[in-house]
Amino acid sequence: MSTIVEVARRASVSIATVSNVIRGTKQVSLELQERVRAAIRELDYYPNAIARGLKVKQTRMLGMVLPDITNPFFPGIIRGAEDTAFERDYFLITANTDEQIARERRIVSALRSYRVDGILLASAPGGDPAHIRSTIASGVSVVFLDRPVPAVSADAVLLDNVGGARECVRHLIQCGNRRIAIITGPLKAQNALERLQGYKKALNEADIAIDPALILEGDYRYESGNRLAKQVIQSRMKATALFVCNGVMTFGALNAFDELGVHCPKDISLATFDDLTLDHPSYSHLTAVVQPSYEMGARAATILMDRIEGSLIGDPVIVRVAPTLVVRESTHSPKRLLDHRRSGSRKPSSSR
Amino acid sequence: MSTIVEVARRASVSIATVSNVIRGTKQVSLELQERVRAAIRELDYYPNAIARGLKVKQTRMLGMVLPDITNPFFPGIIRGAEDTAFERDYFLITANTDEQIARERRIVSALRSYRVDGILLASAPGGDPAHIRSTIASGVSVVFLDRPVPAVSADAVLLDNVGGARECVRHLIQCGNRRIAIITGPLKAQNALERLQGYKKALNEADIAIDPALILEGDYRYESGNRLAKQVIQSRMKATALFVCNGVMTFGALNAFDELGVHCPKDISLATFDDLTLDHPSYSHLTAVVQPSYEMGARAATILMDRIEGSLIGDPVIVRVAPTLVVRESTHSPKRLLDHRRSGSRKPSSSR
DNA sequence: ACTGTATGTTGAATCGTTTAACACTGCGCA
DNA sequence: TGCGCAGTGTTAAACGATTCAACATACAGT
Repeated sequence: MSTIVEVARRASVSIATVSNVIRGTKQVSLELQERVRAAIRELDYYPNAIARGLKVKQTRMLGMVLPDITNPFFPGIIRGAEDTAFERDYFLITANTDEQIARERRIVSALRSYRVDGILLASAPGGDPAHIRSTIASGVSVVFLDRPVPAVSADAVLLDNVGGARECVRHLIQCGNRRIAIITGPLKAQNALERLQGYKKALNEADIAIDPALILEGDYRYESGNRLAKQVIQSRMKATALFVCNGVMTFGALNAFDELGVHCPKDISLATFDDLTLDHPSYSHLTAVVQPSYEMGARAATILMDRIEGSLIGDPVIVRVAPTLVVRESTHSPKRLLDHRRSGSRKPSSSR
Repeated sequence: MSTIVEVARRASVSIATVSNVIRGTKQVSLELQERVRAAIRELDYYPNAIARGLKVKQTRMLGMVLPDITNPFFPGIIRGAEDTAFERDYFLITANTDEQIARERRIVSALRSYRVDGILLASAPGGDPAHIRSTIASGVSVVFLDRPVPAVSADAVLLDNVGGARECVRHLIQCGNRRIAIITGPLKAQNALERLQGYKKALNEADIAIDPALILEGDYRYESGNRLAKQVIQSRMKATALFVCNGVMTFGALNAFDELGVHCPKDISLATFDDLTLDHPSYSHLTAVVQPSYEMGARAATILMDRIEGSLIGDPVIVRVAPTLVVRESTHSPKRLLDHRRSGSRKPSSSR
């Protein structure tokens, strides 16, 4: 692996000149430019970004810290961030926390050692955010992704959970449903709360009284979706529609229907807040609130890089990205169901 | 952001001593150790890994280059690699090529500038691999992931496509099928070829003649799966089973069945080489060859780090990881279907 | 008292860049 | 003739760590 010194020697110029032709920082005569380029080619020289980083105190590396890349919600986010970063010549170091605050701390420490220019962070909830505060205090920009961190002020790109849920429930109402059950996430989670809020808002706006019996608290996991969906059916609470607050629970609910011989949408309408099938919404027949994960990643990265480069200054920016409601067969009301076969073909929309 | 000099000053020791207590490279008296640690704490000091990297010529960063993290096959791989790397104190820089060789080249260049210690590479097929060769020649270890690169010799972790397809088709045969259609990938792709090979092998072993009419070449995309599945049904080639060589095409096939009113497995058995539903195999009722992506990533990372650290030397290692056949309802033969309802519940298996 | 050895600590060179400060060469012009 | 200036180049000092040779100290053995 050759160095700038060897290139300089081979081209018979000073290392400053080599640096200048590489970075275009100063005028260099065409002749020397040619000699330098030739030397670079012949030596297969790649400038040492590490040495450069040491000198100029920026690495053009961004940390991307999230719970679990295996959760289908995140790859889109990463892709959005990475593409945006790549365009501006930044790279991403990604790391998974598995929602463990201890691991998150270790990762953030490492990223600080690596002197990343900034960090995109979907933080594990509930822990002491001291590590985040000290990171910010040390001058490393941080943008929160998907999850705000209480009592820490920084830029953030979040989902409009209230709006998404509200729109979805409004759709259910428009389809003629008045008794709409909801399976929420764990209500100590911020976004679960917001989704429930959206549900209530939609009902209020339609002057439908809120029946607490229709509100079932799940935990975002399969089993709770399965169990609570059965409850919805068997307790005969006369719900004509069910709104499930994430994808995994929806799978549980679907299987519950299956086991009980309940058919959707014939017997009951179903809509889901979609965490899971995001990549292939088209393969599903479910009406869903889909999260614009690519866009979220892209926006967050843009904000972060703008902060780093100083083109964005001042108070923290909080962006709420709106999800889109994708209406599909699962919420066709029984009467409309008569011509249901005609819309049965489900081709994938082009996904970017 | 403080430096080792400031820490040394505050603890009234030399920078060498600070370095020694941080890295444990030399004995330091307990008293000085204490003073140094206190100073580190008070200054919120994080050793500069960039400066260190410059000096010791290793960064403990690994490049991870793959086509598209959004393809559900890859997150598992990344996770496997990252976890393994993290345990040994390495970090991953991930980047997507979108199968574009030009982008791959740009990424590899950047990684070389960053002086990553090694690269995990799922290379875009078909391009001139000169950039890979020169990378290896420069002393950066490369491990191929999922895809070998022709005419370049390096460690590789690949899937046993032949074995996977063979086992799956053998299963179909055991279920009583003798006319088994196959929708392959584009036969210029290595893995598509291998899967076809496995198909043929299984038929041969069962003394079933290979009928070219049953072999349909797709391109791994939705549309081809849809079109060719229709062909299988409509041309009345009397196939009793269909083996589709990746997940996306399988979705196409499923919708084709749907449109034509064909029921699986009552009318035809279906098995798939699973690229797509890997994350939630349990949500599907399809018999599938599932790829152990986590393991592939982990193995590849281990090999790479072993190479870097010199504990693995000698000729390239080629690991073929065996996929597992997961038998589900879609290949139950009609007679066995009679008691099908009993196995209808599909709960997710714990995914790691 | 002297030598030898073990233990602890430090000074200074080094890694590969960037960049400010300076040097040189011509040239136009008063 | 002498001056300023524009255009090109080079020198050398950082950047923040690691590491080795050298030094200091204490103590044991003779």
